[in-house]
Amino acid sequence: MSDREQNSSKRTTIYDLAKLANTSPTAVSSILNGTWKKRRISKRLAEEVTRLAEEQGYSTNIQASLLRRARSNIVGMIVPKYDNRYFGDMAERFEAMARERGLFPVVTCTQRNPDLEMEAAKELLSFQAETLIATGATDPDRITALCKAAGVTSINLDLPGSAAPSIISDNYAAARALTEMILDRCAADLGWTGPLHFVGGRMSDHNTLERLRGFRDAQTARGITPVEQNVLARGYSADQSEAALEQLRVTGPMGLFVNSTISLEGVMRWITTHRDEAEHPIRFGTFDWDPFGAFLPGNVGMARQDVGGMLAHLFALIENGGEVTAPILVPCSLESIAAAR
Amino acid sequence: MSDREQNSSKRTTIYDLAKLANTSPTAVSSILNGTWKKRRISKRLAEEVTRLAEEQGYSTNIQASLLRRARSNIVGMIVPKYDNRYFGDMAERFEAMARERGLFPVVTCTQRNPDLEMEAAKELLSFQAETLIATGATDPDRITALCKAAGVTSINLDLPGSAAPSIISDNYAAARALTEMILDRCAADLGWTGPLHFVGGRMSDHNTLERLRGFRDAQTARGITPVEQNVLARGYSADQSEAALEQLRVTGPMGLFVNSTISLEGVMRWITTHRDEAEHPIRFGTFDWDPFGAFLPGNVGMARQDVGGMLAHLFALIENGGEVTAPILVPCSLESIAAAR
DNA sequence: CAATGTTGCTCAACCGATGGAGCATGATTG
DNA sequence: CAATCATGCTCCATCGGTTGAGCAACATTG
Repeated sequence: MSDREQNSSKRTTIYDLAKLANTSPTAVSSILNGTWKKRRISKRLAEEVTRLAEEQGYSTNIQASLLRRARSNIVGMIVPKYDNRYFGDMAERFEAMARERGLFPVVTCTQRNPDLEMEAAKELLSFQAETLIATGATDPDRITALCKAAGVTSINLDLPGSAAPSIISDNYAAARALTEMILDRCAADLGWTGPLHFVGGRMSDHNTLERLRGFRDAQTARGITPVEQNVLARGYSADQSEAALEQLRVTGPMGLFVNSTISLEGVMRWITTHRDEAEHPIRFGTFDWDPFGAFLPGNVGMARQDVGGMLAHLFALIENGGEVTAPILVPCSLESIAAAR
Repeated sequence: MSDREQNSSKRTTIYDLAKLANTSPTAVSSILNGTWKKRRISKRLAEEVTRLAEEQGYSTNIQASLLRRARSNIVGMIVPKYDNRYFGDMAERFEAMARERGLFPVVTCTQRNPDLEMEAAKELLSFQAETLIATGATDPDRITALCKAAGVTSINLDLPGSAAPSIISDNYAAARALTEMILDRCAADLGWTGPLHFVGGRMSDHNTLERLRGFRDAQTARGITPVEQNVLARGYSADQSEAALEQLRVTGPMGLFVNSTISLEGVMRWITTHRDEAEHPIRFGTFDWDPFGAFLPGNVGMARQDVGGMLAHLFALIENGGEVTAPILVPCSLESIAAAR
């Protein structure tokens, strides 16, 4: 008795179905993958096989199928984290949009860990991904090199690289607008004119640098001289932002540019434990959006990155290809938060 | 000239490497997959081939590899959403823990859409997943049936099913404790004793029912008679919670059990637009945790589900197998939020 | 120095699905 | 009624790795 005949733990294959339907594996295959009309298989047989497949709980062995097929339609994406709305939306909507287009999304999370980033990229290449999206990658160019060697297209998202097309937020413009908003509200609510503080992010990170540029230019444009010591960019984690703020001794009013919702967690912890609003009032704005941001006392606005817009550009690139040029800049929207009553 | 010789877009295979190293594909394969010592391949050749593979940017074709191998080591997981910390952490830590164990995580997001749920499950079966984790699934038993037919183990997470082992939070106990906390704070802060309101979730959902049971019992135990009209469980979305609250005409103090951070978004919108804290003060507690929850005025506590604990149980089940018994209940932690100053 | 063991490989079958080529059978046409 | 066509299939090679079996060449042992 062959292995195939015992209906044990082994998964059903087209050979099993062929035997059951008294036909050939080829017929079964073409029926189940939709090419049966082209192959002039009768409707009768097609229905019979479909019924049997259902009944037996058959599912195609993608491994076998992809091995044989020319195209995999797999688009891989690496994402640093799922702990904020920005990357969460990115992953979720990427999956949805890929499916809509008949592509096969495979997303994996790399924990902001450069080694894991590379490993995950290799993994996705092993899966025969045809395109690899590196989202917020620490070293996008290394990933691009990997992909190039395998003949795979890669695209950078959120953080730019020099070796593949990049789609990023217009960090400068949004940071400048957000800074203006913070200044306005400091003036209106507190009668205070800066200079502001900046917290969160990394100086090695393109986005942080661009946001800082906007942060500085907005102040300079109003005749305020930005203070270098006011920039606390020692990482994205909440703990580091909190620690950096704790070392400050700011008395009097304060205006703060918070560079990410992750840093905002640290900011909020610091505010609630170390500041007395009546004595040392604070106003801040956040680069990035969170649904609870609007309800945090002191938050005057959020720069919301346009995930949908970025993904639209992304899929245009996937479908039509694209040159390695300057990064595509996607504008952010600025959400203003009314003063608390 | 064969296709294999032209170094064009085609990916490098073990056959290419074998030709370059003047050896056999078998040797190359065993060197690259680590079985070369067992196969008594010389260190010299192993190093040479490894070097070549690196140089050529070789990556294993997982499809081919898995097709032949007996085991895939793939563990699939479906997750409804990435728009809250609970599921985000779940996905992220699942990936990390799976990797630690030499397994291959593939996570996909189903948008709380029952059809997509089934499709995604089929997809993961096609990928030869050996285990499928259905997280927060609408119809876990249908997924289990699918898996059974394919001879694949399935495990329910977050929401229980009757056909596969389930790991869920101890919703009853946590809801009861949270309700007590809300009652305590209503009494302490407002000098008011209930009965409380409940918002968010679905009456068809096991977790909501268990939480409601805890909600009711906690009140009854204090001699408060729960009011059925106070239960507003018409879905998990923020909009629906907001709309349900808008239809209320509650004057005077109010105590609210918020069933999920998603519903909390709606609650916060309603509070900020429709309530005047001085006139109609409100205290609420949230089932589920969000980093910004602690800073929302009126929030007295959060029941935080123990993602790490649930996943520990999950991997124990994956590794040792498990019977279909009553769901494993994982206790939640209760985070108390001090009164605003 | 024949028997046995060790080292370092190669060969060929196989995993499951796919697609081009091909082959009966019956219907249609000149 | 032979030639042609349409219908409804089947056969077989193939994708790229993996694995058990096997085979030279050399070393060791009784």
